Amino acid sequence: MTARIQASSTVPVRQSSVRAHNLALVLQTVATSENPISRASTSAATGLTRATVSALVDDLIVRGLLVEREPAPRSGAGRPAAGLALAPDGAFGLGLEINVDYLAACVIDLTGQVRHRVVAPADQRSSSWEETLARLVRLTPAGGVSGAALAVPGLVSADGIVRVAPNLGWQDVDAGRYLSEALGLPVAVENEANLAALSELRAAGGRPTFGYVSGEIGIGAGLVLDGALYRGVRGWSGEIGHLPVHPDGRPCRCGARGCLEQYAGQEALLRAAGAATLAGLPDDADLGEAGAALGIALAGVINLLDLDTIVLGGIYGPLLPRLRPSIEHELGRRVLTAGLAPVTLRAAALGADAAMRGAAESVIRSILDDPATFLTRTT
Amino acid sequence: MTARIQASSTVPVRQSSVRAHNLALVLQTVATSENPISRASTSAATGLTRATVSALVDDLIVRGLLVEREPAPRSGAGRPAAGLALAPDGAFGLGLEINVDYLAACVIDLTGQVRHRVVAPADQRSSSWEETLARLVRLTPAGGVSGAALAVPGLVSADGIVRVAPNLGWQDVDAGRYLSEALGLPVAVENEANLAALSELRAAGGRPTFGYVSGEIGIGAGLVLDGALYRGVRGWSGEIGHLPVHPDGRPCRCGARGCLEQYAGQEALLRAAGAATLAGLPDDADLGEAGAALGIALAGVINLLDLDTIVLGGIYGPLLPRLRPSIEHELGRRVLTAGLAPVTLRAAALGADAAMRGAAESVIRSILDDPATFLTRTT
DNA sequence: TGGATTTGTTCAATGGTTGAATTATTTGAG
DNA sequence: CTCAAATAATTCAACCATTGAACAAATCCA
Repeated sequence: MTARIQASSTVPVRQSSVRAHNLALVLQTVATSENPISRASTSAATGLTRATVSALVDDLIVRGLLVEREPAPRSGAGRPAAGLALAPDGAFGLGLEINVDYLAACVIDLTGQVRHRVVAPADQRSSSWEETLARLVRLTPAGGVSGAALAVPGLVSADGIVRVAPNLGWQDVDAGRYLSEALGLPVAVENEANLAALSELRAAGGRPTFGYVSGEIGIGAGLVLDGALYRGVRGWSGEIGHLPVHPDGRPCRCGARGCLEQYAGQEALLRAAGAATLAGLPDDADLGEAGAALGIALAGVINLLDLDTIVLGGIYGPLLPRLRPSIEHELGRRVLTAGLAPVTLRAAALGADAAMRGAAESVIRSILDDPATFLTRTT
Repeated sequence: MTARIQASSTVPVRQSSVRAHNLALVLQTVATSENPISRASTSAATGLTRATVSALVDDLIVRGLLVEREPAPRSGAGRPAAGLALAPDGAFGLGLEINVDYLAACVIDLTGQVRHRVVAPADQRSSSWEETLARLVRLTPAGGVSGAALAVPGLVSADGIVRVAPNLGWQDVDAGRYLSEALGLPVAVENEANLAALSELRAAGGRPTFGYVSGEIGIGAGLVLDGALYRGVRGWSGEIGHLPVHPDGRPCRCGARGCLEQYAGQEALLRAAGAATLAGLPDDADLGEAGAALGIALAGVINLLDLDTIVLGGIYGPLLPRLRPSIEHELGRRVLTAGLAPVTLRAAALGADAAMRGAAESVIRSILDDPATFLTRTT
């Protein structure tokens, strides 16, 4: 019994699809290997014959996605293996981020290394979206990348249009088209929490399923289910900030009452602690209310989705040690399966860069997932 | 931009996989067609050449999954098409259900027609699980089916073991193994709400994403995301009955407070209406509290998962007209995207048989999804 | 030095799809 | 009534990717 009853796709499969799939399989096997891996080990790991792996690897080397390296040292007899690794200069992904108080851009290479990074603090609330995007374009390095993705704090439709970004004052902005024309690149647009969740995929191995919760002015969540980002019907999943935690409680700017944001959002958290800024938060501040609200909301999420891991990012990352007791108290009470299996609560590996890094990584990921179309596109 | 960033699978693909995939593609194209469909139309619909479709169809006819029928009448010149349709006797799926107060079994054929149906009312709370399963086995018709699935009201692990079924008094029962040995069939075990959700898949077209909420003694949910049942990390997804809706509210038998079940479960609903049984529910009974609680919980689910459709089953199906106003009131207030796109609230197409039918259909579905392994398994 | 061992390549065979040509069957125009 | 046009289905050589076995390459160890 698999984790998912898979609906079969509706596209025909021909021989070239077989090659495309196996090309991706080999590339990802090399990519996820710690050390340089031999063709023979790749064959064993994938189930393809050595002959096939050799043919596919040759192609990937010629096209510049793989390079030969010194292999991991090995004892025993036999011809020494040639090590394979991702080519550091094989492709580059551009990650962009627009937030309330800064713009940011970074470039990562195929191996995930950050090659370039700029952050420009500036309040965007007073600018029009054209000004903001133009400023972002001036921030990006010239040429050489094969794709880009933009993280925005708002609702993004499946066609890449930013429907609403309340804190930016945006409505129905086709940021993807604007940037795509300005940069001469395909540009994907995505909610920041979704992309931040993707940045955690590398840290989680296997076929991961987890929820990423990002605490900022608002609270967003990215859901990675069975190893893939779940976006929802229209791309608006993860609006955890407006989960009702105290249905008759404080009024929220969304018009409802008792939304999580009113108890665990940055402003509520600071107000409860009597601090003006995060930096000014006293070490002994009482975060119990925020933690309890988070715990109530997360208990619902876990009961619904049967997640075993929650990753806390944004302002929650550094605050996790102080939030943990109250979150875990509520989870222990309210998660139906708490007695059967534990829930792991973890701080995000990346800090403020998570969304931007996730954006850049989504570009690289799309190449690793489907090298065949990447190669035909660029040649 | 697709609805899901797909993680590529880790298995190699060979020519035989191509055939397996295209076999499934052709079979499903025929299956989802309203009228008998010609080879030529199938070719156009799938993108495969007519030569390939003919070859695949021949195979499917010889192996008994397809039959030729009179085609849909057509005007104009040209050789008349031969109609293709699922073979009614091609395969049979056995659906089983254990619930607190009845046992049930049904057989459906490839086309989804019910060929056999038994329901045996009997309180299972006083029986051991061996007695219950033995009774269920005596209920099932002899032979002829190619697989079975069992619906149970409880938490089912990925390996098919019923970890907990509170209302049956079960704990760690390997019902799959017992039934598999008794019936000489592969038997899948699954939560009843999940299978009931599957039974709604036929009604929903395309690549549906919806939540199915089943009101019984407890409240369960089945999530169909991008056309596939989402089970969660361990198979325990959908425990919507224990979503906190009034965190400091009524104590729940799960140990927490304010769970949805305490406001919208069958018992709470009857108590609030002052009725002893569902049949005794007065027409003017006030269901506002239950509806509001459901609305609060569903608003959270929709904010989190961006669903555009909620299907209400179990006791909620017939009560939907009276629950709808209070549910929709809460959804309208609390769903962040309520102003951007509507949420459809629909009663389940099937009534009490939903879980059993969904179980039987899951067997048929697995054949339609992967005819190649079905055919190699039976020959 | 040579046998054992492991890596990587070569090549004919296999199996599945393709596309063009061919056959089959009907409608409609003259 | 006959024939051209149209549509459906089949046949067959060509193509393409993987396979498996044989072979070449490079190292270790006795």
